Amino acid sequence: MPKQLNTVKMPSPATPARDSYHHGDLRGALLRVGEEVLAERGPAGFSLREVARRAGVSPAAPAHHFGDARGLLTAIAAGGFRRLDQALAAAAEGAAGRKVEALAAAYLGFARANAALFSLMWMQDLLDGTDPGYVAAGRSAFNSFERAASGRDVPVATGPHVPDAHVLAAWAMAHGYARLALDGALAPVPDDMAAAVFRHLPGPPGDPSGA
Amino acid sequence: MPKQLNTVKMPSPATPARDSYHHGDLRGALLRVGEEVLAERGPAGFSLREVARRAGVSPAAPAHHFGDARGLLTAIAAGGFRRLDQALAAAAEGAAGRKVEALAAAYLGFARANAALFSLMWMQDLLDGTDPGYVAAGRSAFNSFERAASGRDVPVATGPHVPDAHVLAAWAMAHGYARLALDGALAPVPDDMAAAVFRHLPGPPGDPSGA
DNA sequence: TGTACATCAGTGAACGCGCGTTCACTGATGTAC
DNA sequence: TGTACATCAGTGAACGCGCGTTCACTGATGTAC
Repeated sequence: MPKQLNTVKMPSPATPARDSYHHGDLRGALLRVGEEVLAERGPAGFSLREVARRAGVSPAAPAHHFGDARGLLTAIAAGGFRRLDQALAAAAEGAAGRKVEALAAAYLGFARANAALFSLMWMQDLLDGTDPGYVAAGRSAFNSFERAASGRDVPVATGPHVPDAHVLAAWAMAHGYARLALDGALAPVPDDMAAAVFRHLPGPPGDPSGA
Repeated sequence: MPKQLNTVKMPSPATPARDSYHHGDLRGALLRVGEEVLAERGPAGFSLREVARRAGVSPAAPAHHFGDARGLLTAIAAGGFRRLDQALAAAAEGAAGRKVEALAAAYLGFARANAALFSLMWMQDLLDGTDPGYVAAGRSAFNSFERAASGRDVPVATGPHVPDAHVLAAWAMAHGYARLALDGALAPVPDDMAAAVFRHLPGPPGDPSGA
């Protein structure tokens, strides 16, 4: 059998056309597309090949920017912490009542709006937990929480730092409620119950708390 | 080249010798070994083939008992909830001070002692979340928590059931603290800090709580 | 202003991997008569 | 008590899959002179 005539090799339709050999902003594109893949497939279904595919690039290309899959995931997770940080800071600033309640609500809101990303942020086995950007972003987010929850001006920790028990208690409650909600364990609970639950958040010692 | 003489086919050394063609208690063995693999590799690294290998059985054997990987994981997760249930009930019974604090400590203790299992229990994407055994075990565990935390005799829910806000708040705090601890987010926090944090757990309305 | 060349950012084919599941099969068990 | 036979619990080879990563390579860029 003679070889078939070469069929024209069409770029996959999902592949965005590119005018030049170089991408231009592959790094940014990988972060964006990566988060998209993450949202669709979850941390477990995440695949570097799929990200490359959607970015219209060969499977080996991402290595130039992030080393390996872990590197990309770490960068995405760090971005998640930065956005959580912003959300917390904004909530604290705009809070009408008790700050800690506004904070928890914002925490839950972020988790709900970015479910897969929020999960990823805590999966240190998929990430490089020692990456400076990741570590700094996490510290900064917690610092925003701590400042607002304690009503004190706490410096961002650069080393080991043990927060007050009531701050940790508040963070734990917000975190736990968010995780239970994302994991579907709160199915029969109406959405607006969160506010009633968060009224039980502890305040600083001596502060009159709800409930 | 002539065929090599048959080399004697040794059973893999890890394969436990078996006297009969039938295993005897493969179902039980798969549950036990499955939990072992889970503990070593985590939910993401879990593999049915590895479980079969360690049980000394062909890769197709587990299907007779659990259908597929999801089936086995669901059964393991249900077992986890049953043990959590017992731990909570025991803690509530033996509690010296506030029951809710003992409950949270037991919750954290269970999570720490069974880290991978505890994670799996909430990963509904890996499980059959509608499996009756799984659902019942989860309900029962929550019921133990609710009874002790509320001080009331709550019937086990058979349908949708909305618990009191303070019970949900307590559960969320215990759950959140446990997850943060397992995820390594509480690295600089000493182990005995949990007790101080749990003093901020809410009690039933009107109840004098700590802090 | 022009040119040589180092460096960077991509390609695309290939690798080996372990996985879940399917398949036709066979050995063991236990039940009906 | 013996025997035929249905059912159950295993085997082990094979399948196809998508993955991460490696490799030698090439096109484009930008800098030194």
